[in-house]
Amino acid sequence: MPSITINAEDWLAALDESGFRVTTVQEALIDIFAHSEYPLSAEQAWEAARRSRPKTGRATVYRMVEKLENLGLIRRVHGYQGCSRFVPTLPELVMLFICLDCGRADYLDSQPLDELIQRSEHASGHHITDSRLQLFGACADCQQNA
Amino acid sequence: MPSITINAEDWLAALDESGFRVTTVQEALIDIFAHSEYPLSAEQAWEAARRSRPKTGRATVYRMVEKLENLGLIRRVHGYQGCSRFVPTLPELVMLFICLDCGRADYLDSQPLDELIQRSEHASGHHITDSRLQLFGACADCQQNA
DNA sequence: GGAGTTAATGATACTTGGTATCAAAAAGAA
DNA sequence: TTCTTTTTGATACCAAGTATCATTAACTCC
Repeated sequence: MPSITINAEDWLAALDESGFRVTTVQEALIDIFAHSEYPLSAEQAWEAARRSRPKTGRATVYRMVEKLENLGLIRRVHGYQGCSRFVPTLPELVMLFICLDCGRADYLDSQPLDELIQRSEHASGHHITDSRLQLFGACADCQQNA
Repeated sequence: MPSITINAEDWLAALDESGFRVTTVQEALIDIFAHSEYPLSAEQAWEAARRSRPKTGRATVYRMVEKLENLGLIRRVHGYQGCSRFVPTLPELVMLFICLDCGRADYLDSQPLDELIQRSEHASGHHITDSRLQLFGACADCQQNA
C-alpha cells in the first residue's frame, strides 16, 4: 500500500498563517497524524501525544483536532468504527479507501467521483456542492496474503 | 422532490420473519421513520414516539433503531450534523442526497456509483466490498425558490 | 379464549466521547 | 525583558448511548 507523505512544515505554516500561535502540542499532534497510516480518533491521538508529552491535556487534543479539521488538514473517516476518526488530507481531492483487514487508509484518484457528481447533478436537477465518499474492502496486500 | 413510499407492512413482516415479536412500539417507530422526509436521530425518533405513545422508553427506541439498522430497513446518514441520523432504506441500492437548505433526503440512481467502484477497483487493485456515499447541495426545489 | 413461557419494554443507573471553565503557562510583540 | 494575549491542562460538566433488571406484553399451546 502506498504510504502518504505529509510535510509537517506545511501544516505548521498553515496554522501560523491562520493567525494561531505555534506550540509544542501542535507539533506533537501534527507529527502523530502525519505519520499514522491508520485513521486516528481524538482519544487515540491523546494517548499517542501523552507518550511523547505526558502532561498533554485531553481538551487540548480535542481542540487541536477540531482546528486541524477546520483548516482542512485532517478529514473525518465516515464508516465502520463510527465517524470520529481522522486521516491527513492530501492536497488534491482524493477518495479514501479503508482496508477492513489491516485497517490502513489508501488514497484513490478522485476523477471517477467528479464524473459521478456531474452525472448525478444532471440526472436529478440538484446542485451538488459537497460529497462524502468512503470505500471499504480488502486492500491489494491483504488479498495477496489471504 | 419525489417523496419515498415505504410500506409499513413490509417492515413489520421483515421483523416477524427475523423472529422478533411484533409490538406496538415497533409499529409506532416504523410509522415515524417511514413517513419522515428528513433524516431522524434516535433522540428525535424518541420524541416523536412519545407524542403518540407517552410511556415509550428511551432505551427501547435506541434498541429499535439498532435493530432496524441491522435489518437494513433504515440506514445511517453520514454527513453534516453528525452521523447519527437515519433514513429509510429503499429496496434497490441507491445514493443519498441531502439538501443543505431544506434538509430533505432524496434518493438517486446508484448506477454511477457502481461504475465508480468498478473503475476504482481496477485502478487500485483493492477489492471494494462496501461503500458510503453521501451527496450534499441544493435540491431542485430550493434552487428555484432561491 | 386462557395459562404459561419468553421476549420486549421502561425506569434507572451508568459509561463514554466530547465540551465549558478558568487559573496558570507559554507565545509573540514591543 | 516585560507586557499582552493566546493556549494549555485540570477539573467539572453535559449529552448520547448502553447495561441492568423487574415488569409487561406477545406468542404458543392447549
